[in-house]
Amino acid sequence: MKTMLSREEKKSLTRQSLIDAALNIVGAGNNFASISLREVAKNAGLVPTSFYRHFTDMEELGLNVVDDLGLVLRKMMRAARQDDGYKKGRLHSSLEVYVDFVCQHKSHFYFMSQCRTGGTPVLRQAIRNELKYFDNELSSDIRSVPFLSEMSGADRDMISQLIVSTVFDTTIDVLDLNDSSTNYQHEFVELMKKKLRIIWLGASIWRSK
Amino acid sequence: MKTMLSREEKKSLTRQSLIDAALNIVGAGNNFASISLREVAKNAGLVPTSFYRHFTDMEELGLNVVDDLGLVLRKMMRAARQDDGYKKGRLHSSLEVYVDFVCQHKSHFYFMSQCRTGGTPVLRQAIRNELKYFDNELSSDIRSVPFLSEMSGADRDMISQLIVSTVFDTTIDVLDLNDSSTNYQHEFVELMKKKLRIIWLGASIWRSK
DNA sequence: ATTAACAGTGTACAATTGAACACTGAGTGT
DNA sequence: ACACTCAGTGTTCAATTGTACACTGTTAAT
Repeated sequence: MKTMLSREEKKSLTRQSLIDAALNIVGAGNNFASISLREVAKNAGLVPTSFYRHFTDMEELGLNVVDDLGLVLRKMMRAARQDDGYKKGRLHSSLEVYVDFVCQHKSHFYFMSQCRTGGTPVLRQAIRNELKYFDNELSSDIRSVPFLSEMSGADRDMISQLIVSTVFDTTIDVLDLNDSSTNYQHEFVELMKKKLRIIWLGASIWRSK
Repeated sequence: MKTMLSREEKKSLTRQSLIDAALNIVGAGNNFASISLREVAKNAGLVPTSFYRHFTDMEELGLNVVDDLGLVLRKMMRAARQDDGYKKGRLHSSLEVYVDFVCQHKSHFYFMSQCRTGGTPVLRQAIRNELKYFDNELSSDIRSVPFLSEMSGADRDMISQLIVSTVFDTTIDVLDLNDSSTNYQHEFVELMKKKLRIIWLGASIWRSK
């Protein structure tokens, strides 16, 4: 029996296969800026010219990869919020969720790390927006923290930005750590926890002086 | 009169012109990973095959660009140390030195931002080492700070890493800020100062609890 | 049932890429 | 004065690139 698929369904299927192909190539250690339209098409089992049926150029495909990445990040956020089972501090358990996600979605995080600083301006901005989403979510999360209650919204945003950028800045290190010999990973997480604790301590006495 | 140059001098002159060419191309908005050997050679006023007299491939040139970058960074470090004229805190005046340097050496900092996350593994490691130098310098600088005196060396290193990575992480934002409409720059610096103050506050009560 | 839309194919082409090769001529050591 | 070294040239080649064009066959609308 043949699976009946509407034309649109089939199209968005190959569309996704192009996105996946690009991610695979990035995950294999290539820089998104240097991979070619043809390479992506070939990897997706398509003839080069078919690429244009879905994207005008690699940048447009890149923007769609960012959307794909967005889904992963939101899933991560949900996992982090759920994982407050043990009370060693939400920030710290979130850090472990983050490391897990990086390892399980290497291609996506390679892409994010690369494009945040090496993509075209449009692509950079798209990644920035994706991270801004995190800033905002965290900022609203920590509103309920007792000793931050009397803090201004701007200051809460500032602290959220600091935490988010501190964590995401280490993405490439986590990836490199995981690619080579493994067992430094625990040390790395412990070091990172200390850094977050520093920030948290600083936040707790901010302007209370 | 003709300037007499030894053969070696001339060679290292064109060698530098290749490095400069690469930096110019990066500074013009291209990704280092996607620029070609030929492009660099042409931009340096050389025939493609001459490239090989100086570097085996683009990665090796990249490593030499890192060395070039190292000089800029060390110059910056010196400027930051000297610029403690006004006593609003060394960290904060250093931040202004940093922003100035980024703006005055755009190509170098574009290169650094790109390659730290998007270069080949070897190149990434080279950049990491360059930043590690900063970690160590800062770590030894803050040893003399009164309220950090009884802190362990490992903890001082940790705090230095946190400060350095926090500052350098914003490089691409400083560049983008400066390329587009300008006058947000001051706000940016002020926001950044607050973040550093948070870290500094956290460090000051670290383990003193 | 006829027709139009359109995802994917195949061919083609000019431009660009990295690299091999033999060369030239000015600087260097003897 | 001599031969040698070697930075830079010129030519060449196969591979890869983006993109244009005409096509085919299946799906969807009429």
